[in-house]
Amino acid sequence: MNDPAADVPALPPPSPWERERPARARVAPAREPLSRERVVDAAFTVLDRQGLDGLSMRQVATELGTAVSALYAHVSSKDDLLELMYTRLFDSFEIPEPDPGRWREQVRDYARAWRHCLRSHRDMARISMAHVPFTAELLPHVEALLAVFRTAGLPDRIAAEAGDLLSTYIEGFVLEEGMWQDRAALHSGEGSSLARPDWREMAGEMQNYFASLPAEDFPHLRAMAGVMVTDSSDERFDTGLEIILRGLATYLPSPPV
Amino acid sequence: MNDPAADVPALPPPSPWERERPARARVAPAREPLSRERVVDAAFTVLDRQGLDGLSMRQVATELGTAVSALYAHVSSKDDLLELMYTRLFDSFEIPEPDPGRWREQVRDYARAWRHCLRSHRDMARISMAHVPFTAELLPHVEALLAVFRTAGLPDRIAAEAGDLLSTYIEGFVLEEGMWQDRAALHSGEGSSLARPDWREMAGEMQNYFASLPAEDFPHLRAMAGVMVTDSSDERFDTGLEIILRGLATYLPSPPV
DNA sequence: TCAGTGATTGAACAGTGTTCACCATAAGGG
DNA sequence: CCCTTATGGTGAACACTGTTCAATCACTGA
Repeated sequence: MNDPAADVPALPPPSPWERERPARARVAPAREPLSRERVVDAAFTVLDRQGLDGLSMRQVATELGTAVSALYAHVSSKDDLLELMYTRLFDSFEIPEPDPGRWREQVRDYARAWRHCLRSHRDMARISMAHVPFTAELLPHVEALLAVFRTAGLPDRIAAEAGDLLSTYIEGFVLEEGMWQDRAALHSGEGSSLARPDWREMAGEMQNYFASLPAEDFPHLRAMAGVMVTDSSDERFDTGLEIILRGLATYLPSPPV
Repeated sequence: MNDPAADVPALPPPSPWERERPARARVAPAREPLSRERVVDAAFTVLDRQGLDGLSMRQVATELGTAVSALYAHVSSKDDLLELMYTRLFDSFEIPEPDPGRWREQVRDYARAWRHCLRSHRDMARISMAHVPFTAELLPHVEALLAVFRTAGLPDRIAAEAGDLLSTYIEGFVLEEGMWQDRAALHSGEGSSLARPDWREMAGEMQNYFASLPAEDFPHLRAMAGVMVTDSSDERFDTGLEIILRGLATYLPSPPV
């Protein structure tokens, strides 16, 4: 079930005398033909299994049980494939309708949903980072965020920058998250990828590292060792988000809370 | 002058009878020996000339006029080389000493210097993004930023997040800047890389694009077309930075301005 | 003078994205 | 019923990539 090439007779030799090809000719039409969607789906499964560095056209092809060159009939290049994966991300979470009284909650929910999407597939933040979010499919999202910011009362110059600031923050945060995760996984058992990296162990090691720094050179890093470790990833994300929201709120005509 | 392999006799056939190698043996000791620094230097020049996608070990080797495998005596891998380039960035700008009364100016200056560094070499933001800023060489910078935030009076939880937020913002901003630049360069004459991408032309095209959007679906994007274009990159960077600084200031015990 | 040592070489290996001449299958027309 | 045509899959090839390794080079200390 895990082997996508199970139904294609690759191992037995060609046997050139037998004129009719028994398995291939009758089974092949049974499997549904390739399509852009199926290629993108396969790309996602190999991405989740092997990460972005292991995502090659050959891997996608063997995942589908086809030849590599068959992919290029549905996808013009690997960059094109990555872009398709990128835009598909945005199909899965909702666009808020502006509600001036709740703009902060709306932005918060939107940001959390975005982060959730980026974390739903391995290395997705890296793919996201490589693409500028201005394709036609994403314009509704940009528009919606702009709507929330402007109807909340933010000046145009601030609203224009707020979207970029938010997207930059979210993508950067998840990217860094993923890098720590990879580093932790590489640190503990490398072979056993099933044993998820133990955050507690990693945190303890970092705390020890900070505590081992020379006190006269790094007094603040030493003092912060506790804080940097106790906070979970979700809490850190929320505080960074809150800093941005508070900064935006200072531009509102009415005095912020 | 542009051909780095001009002094190495690659074209003439081996001529196996002539025992003494006239040119190579006498000239080779004249050129200074390879070193880690020289490899990194060469990597920077080919990075500036061909971008990160064109930065291969072979290119670096031909830039130095040596064999590819010679590089691996001074650099353990390409990732190692990229990390050396990354850490070298931080040698070139200064670390501020905390001055509680001027913390906002200090952070602003620091951020601008950082952006300047990231823009000093092509695609540097992409390299920077791929590395988590916690190597031993960068700890002084982290410490200095923490010092500024803490002596300014920020709570520890906020100070810990502020550095990450700032670095994420700066790197993300420069990354996006570079992508727009590349896209503009690719859009206008692809062959003439000397003709720097005309920002004015690009801006006009984007404005036209926004204006061409259906008014009922994208009212805010249409309304913002002017703002998004008139602001220069430096202005946009400063406003994003200001949003973050204002957000941080709301956590100060004394009321912000 | 000679051994030793470390930097440098060229060739090789496994893998990448991409292209292209071929061919097999399915549909449609005579 | 046969023949033609087109679509899309095939496998081999090309020009790359990062990395390794035995052999060789230049140069040192004895």
